[in-house]
Amino acid sequence: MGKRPTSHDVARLAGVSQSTVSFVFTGRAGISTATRDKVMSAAAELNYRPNLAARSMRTQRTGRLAIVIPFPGLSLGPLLEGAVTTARETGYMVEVVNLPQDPDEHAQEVDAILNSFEYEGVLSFSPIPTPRMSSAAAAPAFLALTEFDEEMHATGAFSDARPLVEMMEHLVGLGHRRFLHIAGPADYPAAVARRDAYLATVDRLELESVGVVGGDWSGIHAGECVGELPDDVPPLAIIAANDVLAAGAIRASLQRGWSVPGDVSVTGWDDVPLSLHFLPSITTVSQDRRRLGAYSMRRLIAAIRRDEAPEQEADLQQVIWRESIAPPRRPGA
Amino acid sequence: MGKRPTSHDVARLAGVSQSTVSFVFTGRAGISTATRDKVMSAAAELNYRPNLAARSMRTQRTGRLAIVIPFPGLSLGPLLEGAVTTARETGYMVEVVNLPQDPDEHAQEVDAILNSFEYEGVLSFSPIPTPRMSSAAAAPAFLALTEFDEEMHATGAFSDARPLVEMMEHLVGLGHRRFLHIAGPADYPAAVARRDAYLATVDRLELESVGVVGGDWSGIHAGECVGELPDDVPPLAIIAANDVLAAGAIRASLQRGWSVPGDVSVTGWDDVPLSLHFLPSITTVSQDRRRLGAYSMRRLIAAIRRDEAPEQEADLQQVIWRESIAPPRRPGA
DNA sequence: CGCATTTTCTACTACGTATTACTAAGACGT
DNA sequence: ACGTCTTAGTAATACGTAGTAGAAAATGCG
Repeated sequence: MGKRPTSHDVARLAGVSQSTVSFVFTGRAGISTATRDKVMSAAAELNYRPNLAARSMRTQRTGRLAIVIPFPGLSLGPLLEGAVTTARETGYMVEVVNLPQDPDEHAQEVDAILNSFEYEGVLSFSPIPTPRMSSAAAAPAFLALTEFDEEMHATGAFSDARPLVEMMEHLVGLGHRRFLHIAGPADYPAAVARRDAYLATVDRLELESVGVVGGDWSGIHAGECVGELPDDVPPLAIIAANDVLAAGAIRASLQRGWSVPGDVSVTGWDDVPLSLHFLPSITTVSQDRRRLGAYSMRRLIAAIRRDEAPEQEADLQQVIWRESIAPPRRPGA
Repeated sequence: MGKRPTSHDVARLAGVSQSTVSFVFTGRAGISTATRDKVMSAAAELNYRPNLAARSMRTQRTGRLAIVIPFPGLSLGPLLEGAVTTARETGYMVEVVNLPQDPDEHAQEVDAILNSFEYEGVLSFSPIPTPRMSSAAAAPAFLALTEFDEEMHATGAFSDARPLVEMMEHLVGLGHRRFLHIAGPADYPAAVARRDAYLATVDRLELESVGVVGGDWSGIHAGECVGELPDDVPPLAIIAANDVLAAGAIRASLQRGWSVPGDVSVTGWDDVPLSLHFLPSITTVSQDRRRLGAYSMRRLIAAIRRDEAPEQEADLQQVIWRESIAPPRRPGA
């Protein structure tokens, strides 16, 4: 196991000084093409890569970001892909950190990460709210999808509930007047945003709300809520906070003998793979998570560099119209 | 923005030498309790953390691992959680790397990572096969779920298709003799393992195989395959390589007027959240991805340290019996 | 008490890089 | 030819840690 080559080794082989090698690798001007080529081929021959630890010590920068998982119930893959690819392109490495569920431990760990001096920025996909920025001495940039949510609320990104309004208006256009919302947990900003949008729309369009039920991400519970409705409820439009809740609601409706979408229309959120194959297939909201991840990362990096925030991404969300909605069946028709 | 404290600062405040601080933080024996306390409280006061870049330069170790994503179609969250938590507990940091889909670029990037000297080990959740271990000079440990698959085949881990055999035997016990397999892509070791197990079981129990169809992860395509079956096929048991394929098959069966599970029994794989709420709910295989991630990581770390491989995890997979299977309906009964 | 042994702490150095200050060598105008 | 300006390269240094070799202090023992 031979020793790892250093810039000195490369310099010796290329017949130049170590400084010159360093200049070549950092791309400083004032190096002749001939010298650059000599250095590069010597580096290639030795399989040289700059030692990032040494570089980091010298530059006083780590070039490293952290991403906090999990966002339970969220498909992590595309989000990570987008974020990691963007970071790499910008020259950052991304570390993944997993935090405890318990809020106290969670806050404590976040604090430790922010104060570890290891990261220039932290991107949190966790729904747990922003930590107190304690010893804010040299605190890294911090961006949580949670805040992100709040900020983006009105402008079209992550938890923007506009598609929900779009779906409700469409249902009203079909003739629906009576709605039910199956909400997600109150500590998820996205769930809250959807609930608020539901209530606001009921109010604005003077609809009848049968209720706001649920409060977790359990499809079983969603089904139970539907099971407890009076027999004479339909026609009804159920706005579920995600596809799992929608699926539970559809199943419970069918089991009660209500037809979907005949008696009951249902909408979900997330466009999980199975929602297309449900019978009826579920009308839902698709999010471009890859682009969302990339955008979040661009935003974080801009914050680190004190650049202005990148331009807003449009069309990150889109309603996917499927079989689970239809005009309400007139009673007795 | 004050400067980051160093071990020298701590030493000065504690009234000891820098070496002593270093000894305290690396846990070397031969430090009196009184001194240790002095150092620790000085460190706490200054909010000191060892500079990992400097440590890394000194120790010639990075303490850093890489995880290669994606494993498309796989729920990444729990897998990552398990792996990252385990690595952290063992003192490693985990970096996430996203690689191009194109096989050539992919191989090239993997090569770059293995030769970057940045990682002591690399864990790949990507289905793309092991790269050529090119300049194997000081190559880090490398563990791909792909190889993992092959090795574990007979012993119960990731792609072990034993649950598939269990489901088939159960269906035979219910009276089924006629089977269909909807396979996944041939470049997924797990998909291949399931197909092989299907064929072997058909052979061993002298069953009738209507065919092996599919070849991707598309539920639409799975449905089309079911749609092309002759009218007189049922009773039939469909073994799908995952839940999406199973869902497509169930939907297509229902649309043909075949009852599920009356005329057609269907099994899936993965236990995705919606499979429980399907009507009928889908009999499937649940994997403990969190434990699998943790186990993979333990294995990687053992390889790095040249320890013996950790003990085999049992019960990483479990059949979840649901409504989508039943005894075959006697024709005309 | 005096010597040997153990315990506890310190001085010093190397790790590999980026960068500052500097030098040598051409290029140029007069 | 002379000084000036530009270009291309070099020497030297500091970053913060872990660990080696050794000094000093404490302890044990006859």
